[in-house]
Formats: sequence, C-alpha cells, structure tokens
Amino acid sequence: MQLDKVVSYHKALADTTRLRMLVLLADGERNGLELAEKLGVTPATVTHHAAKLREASLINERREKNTIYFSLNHYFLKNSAAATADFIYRGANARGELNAMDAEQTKIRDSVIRNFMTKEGKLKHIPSQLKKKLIVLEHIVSGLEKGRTYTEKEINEFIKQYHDDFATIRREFIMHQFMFREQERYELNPEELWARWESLA
Amino acid sequence: MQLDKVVSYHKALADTTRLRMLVLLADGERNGLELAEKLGVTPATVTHHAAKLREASLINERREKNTIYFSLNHYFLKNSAAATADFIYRGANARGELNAMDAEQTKIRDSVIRNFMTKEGKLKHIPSQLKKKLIVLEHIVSGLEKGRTYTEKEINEFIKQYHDDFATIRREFIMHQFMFREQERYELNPEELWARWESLA
DNA sequence: ACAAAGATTTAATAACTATCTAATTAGATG
DNA sequence: CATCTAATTAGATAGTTATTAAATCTTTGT
Repeated sequence: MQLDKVVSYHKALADTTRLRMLVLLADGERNGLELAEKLGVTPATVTHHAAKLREASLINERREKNTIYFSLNHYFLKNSAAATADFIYRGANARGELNAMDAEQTKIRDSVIRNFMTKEGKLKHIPSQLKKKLIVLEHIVSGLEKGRTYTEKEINEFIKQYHDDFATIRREFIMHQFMFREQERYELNPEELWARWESLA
Repeated sequence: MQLDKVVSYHKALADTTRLRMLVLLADGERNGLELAEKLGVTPATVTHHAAKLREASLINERREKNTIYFSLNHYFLKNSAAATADFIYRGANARGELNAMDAEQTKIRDSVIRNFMTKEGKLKHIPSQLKKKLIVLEHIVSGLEKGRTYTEKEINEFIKQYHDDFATIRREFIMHQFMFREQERYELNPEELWARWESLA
C-alpha cells in the first residue's frame, strides 16, 4: 500500500458526517435522500461525502431506476485499518526486505494456482481460505477486458469455462471489488480497487 | 469511544507529512529539528503536526535539557484502528446491547482481580495475557493520586505493596499510558489515555 | 412526446488547514 | 546576565474541503 492510499483512507474517515453515514449504512442499504434526511444535510452534501467514501472503497453502490442505494463495503472496512500500521512499521525497513517480500508473494501465488487449477485451466474447487480465494479470483478475472461491459449471461458463460458454480463466483467478484454492476451490466473495476491478499495480515 | 475521538484519530493520520513523520519515528525517537530536516519543512510545521498527533495520542514526548524527543505510542497505533470498526458496527445496535456488554465486562474484571490478587491485596504474578494485565495494572494504579507528582523512589515503594518486581510494573505503567515521566518525576495521565482492555478485540 | 416529480450532480462559496516567516519563550551555559 | 539552542506562537497565504442553491438527469403519467 502506498502513502496516498493510506492518506485517502484516513481522510475518508476523518469527518463526522461521513462516520455517521457509515453508522447508518451499518443498518442496511439506504439511498441518497434518506441519508440526507437522517443526517440533516442536503442531498448534495451526501453526494459529496459518498464520493470520498467511494474513493476509499468503503461503500458499494447499486442503481435501481433513478435511485442509488449505498451499502457498506465490509471487506475494506475491516482490512484497511491494519494496512496503516503495516505502512508505518514496514516503512522503516530497507528496500531489500520489501523486494524479498514481493518475491515471496509471487512464489505463494504460483503455488496456489498450481494447486487449485487443473492442467487444462479449470478450477478444481473454490478455496475456502480468503487469501487463496483472492488469488484464484484475481487469476480468473484477469481474463476479462478492461473498460468493456458484459451482460450477466456473458459473465456466466465466461466463468463456466473455469467452474460450474458461476453464481457463487460472480458474487465473489462483486464482493471483493473485482467488478461492479450497473444497470444490469457488469464491468471490471480499476485494478487498484481489487481486494488483494497482500493487504491481509 | 465517542465520535470526536474517532474523527481526531483519523484526522491525525490523514496527512502525508504526519504519516512520514510516524514512519521516521518507527526507527526510534527524534527531536523536532531532526524531524524538520528529514521532512524538509520548518520546525514550526513540525510543532503544528506534533500537536495533532499528540491529540490523538499517537506519539509520546520526553524533554531532555531544552530539546524534546518524540516517539511512537505503539499502543494507540495498534489499537485505535480496531476501535473505528467497533464504532461503526456497534453504533447500529440498540442501547440495551451496550449495557449488557458493560455488565459482562465488569464481571470479567472482577474475576480477573480475584484470580490474580491474594486476599491480602498482593499481586500473585503479572498476567501475561494483555487483557488481564491491563485490568490488573489499572487496579493497582488507581491507588495513586491524580495531579500529584511522585519521585521514582516513591513509585517503587508504592508498587512494592503489591509486588516485588517494581521495575517491570513501573515500566508497564508508562508503556500503557497510565503514567508519564517528566524531569525524573512520575505523574498519572488523565484517565482517557489509559490503555483499556475494552478497546481490544 | 411533454410536463411534472423524484433523485442526483455541478458550480459557487464559506470554513478550515498546512505551510512559511518573523517574533517570542524557555532552558542551558559560559 | 548575555548568549546560544531548541521549540513555540502569531500572523499571512495558498490550497483544500464541507455545504448549499441551482442546474441536470431519470422516471412516470397523460
């Protein structure tokens, strides 16, 4: 994780209105007008804050007709915090150690792929350990085109190349921020948003 | 933890210069001029940032002659993060659940004291589990007077009422923010700074 | 296809914050 | 006490951010 990411994560949480917003969302999804009313601010203010929270990947959005529903991104909420301490303490180490870590991660990654994928490139089964699951999901999702939108049917077909349980995997793609859905179409998220095992303890 | 605390914690970390400052301190303690030089800012700027970090209890300060040495407060750095998630998720719950938790905590606290203290009020031994250690330390430190300063000798004598290893316990008092040392004298910190097991996972 | 209603976004402004220079305080030392 | 060193305060400025009023975009009824 680089400096800017850490800063924008903390900036996102460094505001009373935004924190109250997250508390409200902990109850379940809400749209902009509802939030504005409960928070005692104008809808425009909610848009502004939503943008900040989105940049830090702390919320998800779902469009239905002309209203946008916000919800918590539990994954980032839990994991970004630990990343800060990592950043501060690891920052003190020499470059060499970081590179050694990168090498180590590549090794782990390769071994996970080798273990969970057949020679023909099929997924044997979905790993249950989060770390391994993320590696496999990233591997699969890399087969999709950046910037292009897909119908649900297309996505299902694509996933079936790897595994029959396309519903589960499609859901995991969304949950871990590899893709997002908008107006019934699916699209890859920018890579910086992808949930990566490197950021886990 | 209340809203303001959470906000000021994140505000403290929501700035590039302050984060770089913490990274430098991860290497060991530094005074203001050193920090200014390494960061490429004026001493005045360092003072400004130190104030923000101090408010969030992320650093400690020690005066020697006329120079002030800053160091990391490892405890808060590690534990404040988890508190944020707690705040967001717990905030959504009803009051009742919080009170139930308070009751539960009191029960645990009493049982720990009963287990580690003799009938005569001596400490059998220092708990190794952080949670339990904090409970015991808070129990002991409560015997000191707020606002009064103590010499090291006085502190040692006081601790010996409970346990022979006064050196270790004195160090723990500082480490967990129950007390601070200034010009060879010891004094209680305000209670809000005390490291408390309730804030642990 | 058009107007009204509903929901969100843009543009302007007011409040805040990081940074610097200059002046001041506090402690140590000859 | 004069001087040196380190840190803080005050005042000024530039850049950033929270908030709102007005404009834009979406859906729906006619």
